[in-house]
Amino acid sequence: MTITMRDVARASGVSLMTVSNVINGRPGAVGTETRLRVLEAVERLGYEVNLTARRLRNGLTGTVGLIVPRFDHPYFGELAARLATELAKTGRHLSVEQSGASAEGELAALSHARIATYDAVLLSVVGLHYDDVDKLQTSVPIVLLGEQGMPRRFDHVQLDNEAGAHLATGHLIERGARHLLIVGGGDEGRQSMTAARTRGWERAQSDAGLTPRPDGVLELAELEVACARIAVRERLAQTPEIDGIFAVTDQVAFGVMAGVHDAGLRVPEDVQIVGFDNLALGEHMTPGLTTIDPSHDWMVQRAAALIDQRIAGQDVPPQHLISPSMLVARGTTRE
Amino acid sequence: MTITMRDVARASGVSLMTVSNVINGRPGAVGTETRLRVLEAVERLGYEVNLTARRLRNGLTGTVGLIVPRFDHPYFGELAARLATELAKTGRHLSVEQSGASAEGELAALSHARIATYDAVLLSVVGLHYDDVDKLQTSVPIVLLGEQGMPRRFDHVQLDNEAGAHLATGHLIERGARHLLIVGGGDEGRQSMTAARTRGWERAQSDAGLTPRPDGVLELAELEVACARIAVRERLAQTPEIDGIFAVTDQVAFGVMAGVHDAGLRVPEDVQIVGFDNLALGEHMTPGLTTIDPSHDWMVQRAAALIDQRIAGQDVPPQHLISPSMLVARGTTRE
DNA sequence: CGGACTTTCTGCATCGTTGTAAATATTTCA
DNA sequence: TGAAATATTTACAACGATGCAGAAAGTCCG
Repeated sequence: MTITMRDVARASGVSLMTVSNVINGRPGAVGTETRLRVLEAVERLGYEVNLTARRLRNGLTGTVGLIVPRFDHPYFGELAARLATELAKTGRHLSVEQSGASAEGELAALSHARIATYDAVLLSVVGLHYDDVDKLQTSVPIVLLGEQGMPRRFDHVQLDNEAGAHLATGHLIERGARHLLIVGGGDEGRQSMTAARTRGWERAQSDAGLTPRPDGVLELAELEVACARIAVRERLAQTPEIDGIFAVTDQVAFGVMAGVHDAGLRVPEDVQIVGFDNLALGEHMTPGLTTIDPSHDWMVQRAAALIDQRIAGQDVPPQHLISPSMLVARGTTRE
Repeated sequence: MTITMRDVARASGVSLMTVSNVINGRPGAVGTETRLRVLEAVERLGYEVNLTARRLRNGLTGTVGLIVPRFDHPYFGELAARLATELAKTGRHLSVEQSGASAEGELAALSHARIATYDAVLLSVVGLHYDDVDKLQTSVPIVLLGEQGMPRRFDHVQLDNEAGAHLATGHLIERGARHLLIVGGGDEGRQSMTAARTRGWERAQSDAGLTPRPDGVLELAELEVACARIAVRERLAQTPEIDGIFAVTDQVAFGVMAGVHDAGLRVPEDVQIVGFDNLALGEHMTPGLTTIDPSHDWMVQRAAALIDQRIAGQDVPPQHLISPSMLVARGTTRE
């Protein structure tokens, strides 16, 4: 049915291995005339190499896997797009899978079997548990992305959560906010992104001589727009003096903006808001979302470089890289 | 290095085939005692099946590919998430790839070689050209998704663009809009989603006894938030009498909302807006985005069912399914 | 003219898994 | 008890591509 190398070999009257040599452009292994004859047959029969067979034989397919918690968060979409572009520069291809939200096996995508399908795997660890990741034992290189504490034996590219949160909160204070909320904060698991950002939020207030409100941490069941919206609406009804909100992610910030509006308050006149991630859409909200930009391009470039190194087989100790972050001031905070 | 079936066989003192029989749970092919012995060895050695080898051997991996134009559009993220959930019901796994926006070969993801990696492929055809898709010649089942005219020999699940646009535009008129714009419209390629939605927009006006403005079609270089925002801002400066805008997608509608705001006008008092797609975020914009809901779940279920049929080898003529759409009225249109 | 090279090409074994058919062990029943 | 039937287990050959060692064929030089 499908055309194999054998068909091409037969059609051009050479051996299997010669076809392989032509296809892979091995230098000086096949005469010019033969090469042309083979290429003609390839063209004529419409032969294309079987990546599955190739991988079984020599272990590489040129495909890198990216495993994200869920497909439908803009953050991961943007991450995937950037990574795909960066990896394309070295001729690699990106394939994205989802780890969570699947019916039965939450971690099916993390199984050794699935990972072994790729030349390397980028694992977005948001929401994954340390132990789940620690179990991973594979010969395929794995690079971790994201803001959780994770086993040190993996390469890991992340950002400075505490510093970013400090920056965000400091900005709110500088622009006059005095009654601060962190939405999506909490401290379960000192290692979590949430806890680190909460620490930054607290420290920024101490540094400015403010005492964080005891009820300042608004925990969310999920870091989701709808959750955040409802929680903020209800909270503002109880404590209307709130005038500055740090949302732990932009996605949450979108919900916060809606919630503030629901409560009949204005942004930024009554309540100022800062998010975290610099999602593309934030710029086009009304008003534009002030946020923390975690140097996405930097992170993506580092991650891709690590991938290249590991695939090339370089045996250096695990790298742990931390990206610089900076503030992008827009309309949800005052001038 | 890696543990193979052979290792398990040796460790439990049985043949290779017996291990295979145990792993695949072939009924009545292996004695209880032996089964337990093998399973023990599997557990102890941490054996996991090599999907690459399995695929080479019997052609199936349980993985379905979804090819989207780009990763960073929320529409595709939501689509992927829904599909993943639906496919999980039959034990299949979804892997997402990007067709466009890659450096060299725009269509690398569409190559036979890559497609042959999956049990079946869902191809989101937005932005793809008829001819590119028509070239596809493969034994892997392909199901098309999306709103373009495409070769009839493929299964295709789409929605009624013209009817949806008619519904959206009719709603604007019913709520009092008289000077209508379609943002992202156009008529290049009668087959395109854009052209179909533009027809619906025109027809709804004729049906209501209105004459579409000759300058009513605002074409965009890309169906992007930023493009739409700038175009709308400039257009409203020229023709401030515009009081109703149909945005061809929600993504465009987000840009329209920002553009209207930039122009110093209010939504919905001065300008009413309707989008198309019912993206999750639309509900949480301020005001909430009125939009057309294309019955995503219906589409996803049909697509998954088609996949199942085709993988099972059912040889029925290509199916062409059209999803019903309905209006979701929210804050960007008046009461 | 013959050995030492080079160039070009080939056969074989292999990656890890599974279908087939046949071999061996076990049970059943006359 | 022995033949027939059933239950387990096995060897072998694929799937398609490629690394390796080496075979032909051609080239060079003393």
